[in-house]
Amino acid sequence: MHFKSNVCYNKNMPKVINHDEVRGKLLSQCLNLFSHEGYGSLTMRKIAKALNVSTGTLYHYFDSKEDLFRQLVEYITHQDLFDVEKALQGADTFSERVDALLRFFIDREDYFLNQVIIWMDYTRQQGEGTEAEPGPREALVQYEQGIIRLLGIEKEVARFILAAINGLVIQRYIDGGRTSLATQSILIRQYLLGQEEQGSL
Amino acid sequence: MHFKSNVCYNKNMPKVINHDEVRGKLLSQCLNLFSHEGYGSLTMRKIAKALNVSTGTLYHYFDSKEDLFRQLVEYITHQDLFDVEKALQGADTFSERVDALLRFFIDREDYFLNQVIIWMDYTRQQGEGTEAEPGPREALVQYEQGIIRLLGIEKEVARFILAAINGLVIQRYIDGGRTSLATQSILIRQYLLGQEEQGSL
Amino acid sequence: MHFKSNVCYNKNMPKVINHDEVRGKLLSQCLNLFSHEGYGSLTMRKIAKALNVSTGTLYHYFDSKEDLFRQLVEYITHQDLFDVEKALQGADTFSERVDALLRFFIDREDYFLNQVIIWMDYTRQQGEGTEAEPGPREALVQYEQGIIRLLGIEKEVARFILAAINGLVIQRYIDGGRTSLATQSILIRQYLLGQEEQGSL
Amino acid sequence: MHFKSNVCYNKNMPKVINHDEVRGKLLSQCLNLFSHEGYGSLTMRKIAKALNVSTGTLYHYFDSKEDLFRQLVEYITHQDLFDVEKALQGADTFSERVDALLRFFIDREDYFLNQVIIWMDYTRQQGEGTEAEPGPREALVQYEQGIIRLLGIEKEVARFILAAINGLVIQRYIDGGRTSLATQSILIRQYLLGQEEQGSL
DNA sequence: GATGAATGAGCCTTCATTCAT
DNA sequence: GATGAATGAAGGCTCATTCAT
Repeated sequence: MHFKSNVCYNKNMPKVINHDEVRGKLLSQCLNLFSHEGYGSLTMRKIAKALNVSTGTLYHYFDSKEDLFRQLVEYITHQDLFDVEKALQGADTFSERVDALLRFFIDREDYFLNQVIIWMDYTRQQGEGTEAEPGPREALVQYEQGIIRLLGIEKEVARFILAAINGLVIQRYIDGGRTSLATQSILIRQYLLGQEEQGSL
Repeated sequence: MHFKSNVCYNKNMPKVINHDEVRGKLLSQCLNLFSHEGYGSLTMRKIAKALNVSTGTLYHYFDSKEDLFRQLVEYITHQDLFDVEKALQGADTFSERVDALLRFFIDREDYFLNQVIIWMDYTRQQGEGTEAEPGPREALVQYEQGIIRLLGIEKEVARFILAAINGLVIQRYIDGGRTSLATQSILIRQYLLGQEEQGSL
Repeated sequence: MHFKSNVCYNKNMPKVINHDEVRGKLLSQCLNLFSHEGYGSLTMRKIAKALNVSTGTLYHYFDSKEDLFRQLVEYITHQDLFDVEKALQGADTFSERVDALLRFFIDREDYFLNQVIIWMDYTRQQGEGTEAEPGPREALVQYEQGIIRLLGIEKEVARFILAAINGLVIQRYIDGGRTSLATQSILIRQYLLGQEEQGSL
Repeated sequence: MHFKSNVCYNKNMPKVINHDEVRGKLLSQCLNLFSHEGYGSLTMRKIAKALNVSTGTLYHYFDSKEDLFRQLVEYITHQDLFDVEKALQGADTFSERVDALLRFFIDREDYFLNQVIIWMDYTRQQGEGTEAEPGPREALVQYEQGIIRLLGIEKEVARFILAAINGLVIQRYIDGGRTSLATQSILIRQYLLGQEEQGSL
C-alpha cells in the first residue's frame, strides 16, 4: 500500500487528467439540469455556470449540446446497472421482496422521476429522426428483468408493475404530490401478493 | 319586417371575425406541435408555418408563446370534459364497462400520450414559479372521477388504474411500442375484475 | 346669414366630412406624442390609440408615418403664423414690448419646447437625405421677423435673442427646470434695454 | 529576479482582454451614431455594423441597447471633464479669455451639437421614468462652472452664455447653418465685454 | 369613411459554437 | 486543458402597412 501514487511527477506534463473521469463527473451533475429545464430550454451557458466551468470546457469534453445530452442518457442508463439487486439483500419471503422493491422506488422517487423525464425528452428529441440508439429502451428492459429476477414473476406482469410505478411517479409530478405514495404502494403490494396466491406468476 | 337576414350590412363596419372562435381553431392545431417538439424547442415561426398564418397573427391572438401554451393546456383540459361518459353507452355489466374504459384509452392512445406529454411540459414550465393555476391537475381529477362514476370503484383504486394507463402509454412511447397494448390491457382488466370479486371496490 | 348650411342633405351621401378639417384635428393632437416619444420610438398604434381612432383611419388621412410627421411639422409651423403680433397690443414703449415678448415665450414654454424638439427630430430625420423642404427653417425665420417687427431691432440681434430663448428652454428641459426662467428673462431684458440705450439696434 | 516581463505566460490562461478598455473604445464610436439617427431609430445591428463587430459582441459589453445608451451618456459626460481649462492657456486679459471661450465652442461645434442632441434624447428617454441619474444635468453644471472660473462672472450670467451658445448651435442645426457663427460670436463677445465695463460681473 | 385582422420584415436579444491565448 | 471573447443565425416579439368588410 505504501508509496503508491497515481500522480505523475513528470515536470513537463503537469496536468494529468483522466478525460473520461472528468467527463463522468460533469455528466453526473447534468441530470437535474436537463430534467428541470428541458432539453430545448436548457442552454450551454446555464450548464457551464451550474457546473462551474466555462462553455469552452464543455466543448472540450462534448461535441455539441446534443452529444452532451446523448451521453447523459447513456450515462444515467448505465449508471444504475440496476442496483435493484442490492435491494434483494436479506429479503427471503416474497412479501419481503415486494416491500424491498417498493421501498427501492419510493426512496429514489426524485431520481426516478428525473430519469423518466429525461427518457421522454430523449425519445422526443430523436423524433422521426434516426431510429438509431436504443438508450432508454434498454434501461427499461434492465429494470424489467431486475424485477423479474427479484420477484420471479412473468415478463408482462413485471412490465405492468413498472408501468404502474412509472405512472405513479408521473402522476405525482403532475398533481404536485397529491397522490399518496403510501396508499398507492399498498395497492401495488396487494396486487402482487394477490398474484402470488393465485399462482399466476 | 319579414325580411330576415343573418348578415350584418352595417356600413362602416369592418371585417367581422369571431375572435374566440379563431383562437380556438388555432389552439386545436397546436397540441401535436408542442407534444412533438417540446415547449423549449418549438418556435413561434414553426407554429405559424404549421398553422399557415403569420407570426403577427399568432401574436394577435396570444400575448406570448407562454400565453399560447397556457391557453393550449386550458383548451385541451376543458376540451374533453370527459367524454368517457359516452363510453358508458350500453355498458351494463361491470365487465362490459371495464372493456369500454380500456377501449376508450386504447382508441385514443395517441391523443392521450400527447396530452400527458403536454402536461409534463407544462408542469416543468411552471417550475418553481407561481403555484397558481391547476391546469393538468384538474384534468387528472376529471379523469379520475369519470372512472369512479363509470366503474363505481374507490378513489384510490381509480387513481391506480389511471396511473397504470398513464405508465403504459409512456412506456410504449419510450420503448417504441414494444410493450403490448393488448396484453397489458388484459392485466388491467383482470385486476379490476379481481377487485370486484373481492367486493373491495 | 339665414339658411346658410354647410351640411349636405343628399340622402345617398350620408357622411359629409371635411377631409382637411379632420386631418387638422388629428394633427393637432400629435405634437405632444412625437415630442415625448421621439419619431423613432413612437408607433402608429400608439398614435391611433392616443387619438382614439384605428390605424386604418390614420392611413386614410396620411400616406405613411413619415408623411404624418412631415404634415405635423408643416401644421405646427403654419399654425402659429406668429401670433407674436397679438402680443404687441397696447405695448407702447420699448420696455413694454420687450416684456410682452418675454411673457409670450414664458407663457407657452411647454409648447415652444415641444416645437423645438420636433424641429430637431425633423432635421435629423431628413438627415443627409433630400435637401428638400424648408419646414422648421421657415418657422425660425417667421419668429425672427416677428421679433424684428415688434422690437425694431436688427436681424442678427433678433437671431441672438431667439437663440438665447431656444437655449434657455432646452437648458431647462435638460436640467429639469433648475435654471430659473425669471432670472434668465431679466438678463435678456437687460441686454435688450442696454442695446437700445446704445442706439445700436 | 532581474528578468522583468509584462507579458503573462500563465498556462491555461485564456485570451487576456481589458474589458473596460474595449468597452470605452466601442462607446467612443457611438456618439455620432446616436446623434445622427436618434435613439429610437438606431438599431443594434446598425451599431454593430458601424463598429465592425457582431451584435453578440455588443451584448458581451452592454446589457441592452438602453444600457449602451446610458453608458454612452456617462462616457461623453465624463469625457470632457471640461478641457475648457486648457482654453485658458496664455489668456491674460478678459477680452482674450472671452475669445478663447468662443473659439473653444466654435472649434468643436459639431461635437458640442452631438452632445446636446444626445442629452435631449437621453432626457426624453428617461421621460417620466426614474428621476434617478443626473447625467447631462451634471455635465451642464461642469460647463457652467468652467465658464465661471474662466471669466469670473456670476452663475446666472454664465448660464445665460451657455444657453446662448446652446441655442446658437441648435439654431444652426435647424436652419442648416444659415445663422452666422462669426456674427453671433461677436454679439456674445460684445455682451460679455459690456458686462465687464459695467462691473456687473 | 372606418375598422382591425393579417402580413412579414425587422428589432432586441440569446444561442450554440469556435478559437486565440 | 481551460477560458471567455467573438460570431451570426435564430428566437420571441413588434412594426408599418394593407385590405376585406
